[in-house]
Amino acid sequence: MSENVGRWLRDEIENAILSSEFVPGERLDETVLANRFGVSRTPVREALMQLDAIGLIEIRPRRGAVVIDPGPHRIYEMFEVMAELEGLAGSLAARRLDKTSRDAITASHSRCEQSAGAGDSDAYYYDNEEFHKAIYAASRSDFLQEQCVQLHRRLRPYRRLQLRVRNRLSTSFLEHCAIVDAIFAGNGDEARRLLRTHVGIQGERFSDLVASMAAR
Amino acid sequence: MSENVGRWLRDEIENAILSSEFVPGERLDETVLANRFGVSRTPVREALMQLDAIGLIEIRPRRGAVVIDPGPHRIYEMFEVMAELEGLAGSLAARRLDKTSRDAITASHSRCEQSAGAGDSDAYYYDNEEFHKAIYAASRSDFLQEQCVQLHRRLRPYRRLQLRVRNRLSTSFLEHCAIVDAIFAGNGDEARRLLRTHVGIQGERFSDLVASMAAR
DNA sequence: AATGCCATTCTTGTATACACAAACATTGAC
DNA sequence: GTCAATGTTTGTGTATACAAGAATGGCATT
Repeated sequence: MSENVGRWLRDEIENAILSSEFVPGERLDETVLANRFGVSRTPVREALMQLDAIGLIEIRPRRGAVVIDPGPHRIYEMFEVMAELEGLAGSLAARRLDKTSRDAITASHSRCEQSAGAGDSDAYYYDNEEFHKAIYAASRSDFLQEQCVQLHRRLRPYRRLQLRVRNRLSTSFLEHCAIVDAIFAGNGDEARRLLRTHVGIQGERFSDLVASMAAR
Repeated sequence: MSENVGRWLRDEIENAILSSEFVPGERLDETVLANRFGVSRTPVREALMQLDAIGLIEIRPRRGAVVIDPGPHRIYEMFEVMAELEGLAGSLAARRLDKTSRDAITASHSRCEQSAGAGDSDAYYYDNEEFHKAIYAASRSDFLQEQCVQLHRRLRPYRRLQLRVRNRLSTSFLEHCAIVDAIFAGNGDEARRLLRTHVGIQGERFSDLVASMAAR
């Protein structure tokens, strides 16, 4: 538990939303949450305000707080921005690569290879996250890294859905290989291009996403 | 005044920070702010929590809230990300341009021409903002637009400093012309490239920034 | 004279209480 | 029978009070 009840609650509720325990559109009642976490209403309100400021929930006066439902179109837009930011991270990483970052990328990349080879989509989901985070870190831009991590978190539930799609595991890993090659070769433009298409959701992948969202 | 005191205060304090009334490093005392705005401490805390969640201030447990001092390096990183996002907005705008957006861009562009011609850097500062917002809107991506506006707001004070630099007004306007041409020609890649260099701060412009920050 | 410890004060953090607004239901009138 | 108005209940919004922790200053001791 964090040093501060409000902040702890914020993280707790944020995780509950990102892990789909609280689904989009769901009403978040202050007293219910207060009872559930064994605190008074005040820190709950503080946490909700912060989540509202971040954009995860919406507090409408006298209507209560509800989890924001982004909808397929907005999800697409978010992936579009994510692709752009990851592309930038990749191109910076290619230029600024040092040994530490290189080792981190190599390590997470080979973990991806293992879980992809085993067809373990849950393990790959986790290793993939580490791989991308290693690239953010390699960009050597703290701000960019923070932005990427934040967006990555918000897109997490949908990314998980995507991995369920047939053959996506091996395709994803092959793309990783090319990305690693480009970064290690110092080819920033190529790394950017590859990451943009790797992260973005074009054509059929968008309909896969919509379909899996609807199936939920 | 907004429908909600906490939210109103958040905007109020945010503006005070972005207009450099509260400078980086400054301590924000809850009771002082409460007295100043004629409200109790509770809504002030709510506002501060939200600003903390956004990343404008930092609340350290039992140490109070201070305005975050980004420092030159982080400012540079923020401009770097901004350049990337604006590039994306420009490339999408070039692809998706419709009459409404085209008119909005043309209108704000000619206002820039007037204020640049008159050498009125304060007017240009405002018109320039509208010009860039018109491009965000033309991207037809709500999420991208929101991200751009938010970052634009946070970088506002530094952008203002930059415009003071000699000849920057006319240079900036010439760049705008090329950007408009590329977007209207439907040349997304060119619009992206031009916006990236227009917004980013390379070489001497970075030292200009650092110098003007130090002079403050 | 310097350093360490204790106490006091200030500030944040949490909870409770009170007030206001909105929505829904019930009753009365047309 | 239907519509409107009023009252009650529920839930949000704000403020105040109380508690806990951290920092600073002073005093005492070495």
